[in-house]
Amino acid sequence: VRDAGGADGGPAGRRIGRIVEVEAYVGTDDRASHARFGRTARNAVMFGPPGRAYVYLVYGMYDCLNVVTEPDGRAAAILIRAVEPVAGLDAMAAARTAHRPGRRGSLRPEDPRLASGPGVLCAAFSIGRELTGTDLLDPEAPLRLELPEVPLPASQIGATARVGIDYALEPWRSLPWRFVDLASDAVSGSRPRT
DNA sequence: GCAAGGATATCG
DNA sequence: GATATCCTTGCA
Repeated sequence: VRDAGGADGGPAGRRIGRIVEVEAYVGTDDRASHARFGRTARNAVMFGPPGRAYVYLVYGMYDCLNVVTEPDGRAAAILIRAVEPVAGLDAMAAARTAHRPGRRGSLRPEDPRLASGPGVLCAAFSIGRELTGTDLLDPEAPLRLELPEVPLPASQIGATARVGIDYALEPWRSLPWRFVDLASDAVSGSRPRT
């Protein structure tokens, strides 16, 4: 859930999405995780208490949202890779259009892939690095997590290797730590075959 | 298939 | 201080 902030909060209106794709990054041993170098200025929040946001910049132009998971002192986070738009679709489309200055192309609010991908998801929800450290469980926070009324059945969840970590060593490179909602059209890239 | 783009970690 | 690399995307 993203409530538009103040002056720079982006488009007006509350934006809501259902998380349909995530990846786990656990511990300093995980050779694909930002925590593999130990605690640094960038990843410090990963070592703190759970439930906080960790937002970082990749490829010089896209922010990615993570949720810190393990208890204070252990470095871990869940990368949110895709959400299914639920509410505030117009604001999402507007935010995405505004986020890519040089480019053009139609972004229809009814596009199911409006927030499919870790980078475009942050663009659609106006999530930037300034939100790092936000307590996502605080009902007053501008960005927050809420539990679904009905949990996803385990049979509807697929697992694959994580994306974009070819640089990592085995076994981490192949660990099936990417989880997707097999029934959702909003999953980024290709869905695992079932 | 590949360029755009800037911060980050590492090395000199 | 310099440089290789990066948890991506959208267009050629």
